[in-house]
Amino acid sequence: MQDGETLTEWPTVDADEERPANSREKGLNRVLHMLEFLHANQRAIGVGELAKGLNAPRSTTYTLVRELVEAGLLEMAGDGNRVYFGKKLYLYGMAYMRGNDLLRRGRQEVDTLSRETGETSELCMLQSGRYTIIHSSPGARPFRISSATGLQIPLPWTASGRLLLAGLDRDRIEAMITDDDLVLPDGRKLSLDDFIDDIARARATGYCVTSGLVDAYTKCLAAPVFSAPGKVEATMCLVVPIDTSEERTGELIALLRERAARLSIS
Amino acid sequence: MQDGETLTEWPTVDADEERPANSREKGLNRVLHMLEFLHANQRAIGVGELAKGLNAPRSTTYTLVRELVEAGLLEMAGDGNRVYFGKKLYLYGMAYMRGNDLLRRGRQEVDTLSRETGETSELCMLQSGRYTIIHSSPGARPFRISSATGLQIPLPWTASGRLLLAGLDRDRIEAMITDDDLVLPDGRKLSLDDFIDDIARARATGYCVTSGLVDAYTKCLAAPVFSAPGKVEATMCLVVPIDTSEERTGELIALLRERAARLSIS
DNA sequence: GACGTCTGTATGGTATACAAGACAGATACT
DNA sequence: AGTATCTGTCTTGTATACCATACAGACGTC
Repeated sequence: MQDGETLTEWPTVDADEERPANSREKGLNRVLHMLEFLHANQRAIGVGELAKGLNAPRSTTYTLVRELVEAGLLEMAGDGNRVYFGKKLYLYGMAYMRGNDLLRRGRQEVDTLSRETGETSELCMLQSGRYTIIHSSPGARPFRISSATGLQIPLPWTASGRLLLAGLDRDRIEAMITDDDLVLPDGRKLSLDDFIDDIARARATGYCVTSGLVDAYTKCLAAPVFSAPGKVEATMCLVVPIDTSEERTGELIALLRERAARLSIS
Repeated sequence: MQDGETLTEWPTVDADEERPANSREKGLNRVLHMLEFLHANQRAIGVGELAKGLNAPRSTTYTLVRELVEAGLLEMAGDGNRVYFGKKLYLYGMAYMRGNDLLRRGRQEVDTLSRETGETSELCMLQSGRYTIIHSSPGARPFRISSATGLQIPLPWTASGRLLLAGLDRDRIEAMITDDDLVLPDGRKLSLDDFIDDIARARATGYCVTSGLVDAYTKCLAAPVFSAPGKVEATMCLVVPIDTSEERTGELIALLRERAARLSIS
């Protein structure tokens, strides 16, 4: 989703997608796109705007929105014309959290870690092939890097991304990375080979540090959380100023690895 | 949902539901039922069992589940055959919370209140015509009343229920209450008139106390949170032992009302 | 007043998503 | 071995969900 997605032409999809012209679309798919759209925009959106944004017929959009509002998955927002996520989704989300040991404990560890260190700490996972911040706890620093939960970032931009792909073979990795993903925010382009080397190294050392990738002022320390031997289920990471001393960085990495290990095994 | 819901016969629906035999059902509706079913059961469920539980065709259920898993709304659970809520729902739920001042601040107030008083505290709202525990923070007592977030209870069983219906006229109230709702867990039956009187009284006094309704050992103190003058958007409540002294009860009510008032206005 | 752009609703035709059923494989019990 | 009950996949017909289109009302702006 991320980008505007015009739909008149399909740019680059998972591969085996077939789109017979702009034929009819299942209601369920429309709904899934609506949810993604709302998530991407992070605000209530009018029905008309929704239809336009998804390139969906207005009439269909109206009926689907009505059904979702009745079901409680969406709610009419303040001014009575826009919609956003509803209470039901909140309840389902809480149910997911309760049923998920790793997430529940991970959130606590992240909160604790950021309180203890004063740095921004995050719990990250792969979510449908993308790097996703599942929970983040801001540090005490004046410049807090605001990173909303659910934010998705190309895997090569992050230390966590390297760890999350450890254990996958080259083909799998290539399938998940597009060329765009390898272009950093400042315009530099990573080579795929370098990235894959990084992954192997991260896998071997059991942690990963990247400096100045997403922005020029921070470095990112990450450690893997295993759900089974060799299988990286999530990462914990710390975002610290790029000029953090070698010594303190080392201490933080040690702490991070210890906490991540605690979460492992499940 | 709540009960098993066999579906072969429709018991009591919103009224104007028309079910032309057991005709085809929209995929979206099937999905909505699936989510409700998972929420009611609070555990991962096999696809076959899901189909049976919803009285849905197996083939349809398989395809819908596959689509939802691909979309990330559901996830395959551990043993690889069962499904439960997925990360996407968690992310959407968090987005809902971020976008909802009342919920965000309400959660904090509830947590604070239960920490300060040692009693179980809850934030409650109407959710598609049902009383719903949106957030709860267990108290320090040995017998903690476990009440999962998302739990739905008939409105007449609770103090919050009386407040949530304040401001609605009699017709509206009657429409929301079924005869079953008036039967308490211990078998006693409330009269609708008494219940409506209670609502009026709660509205007038600005708080509500019920004793021994849901169970014989607790009483429930509730105070309204207003989103606009006269419009009750939510309630905060405390669940305390039924033999709590008059004096302490009074103090708690005062505290509760103060905190609920803080949340109001939005 | 005439025009444009929104909003929300109602309608009918048709592409297709749902349902039924058959299928093969796995597991279990007798 | 045989029977029973799971599982997941595939195919085929048809009821219907989607879509295009039209409509009425509420806003503006010129």
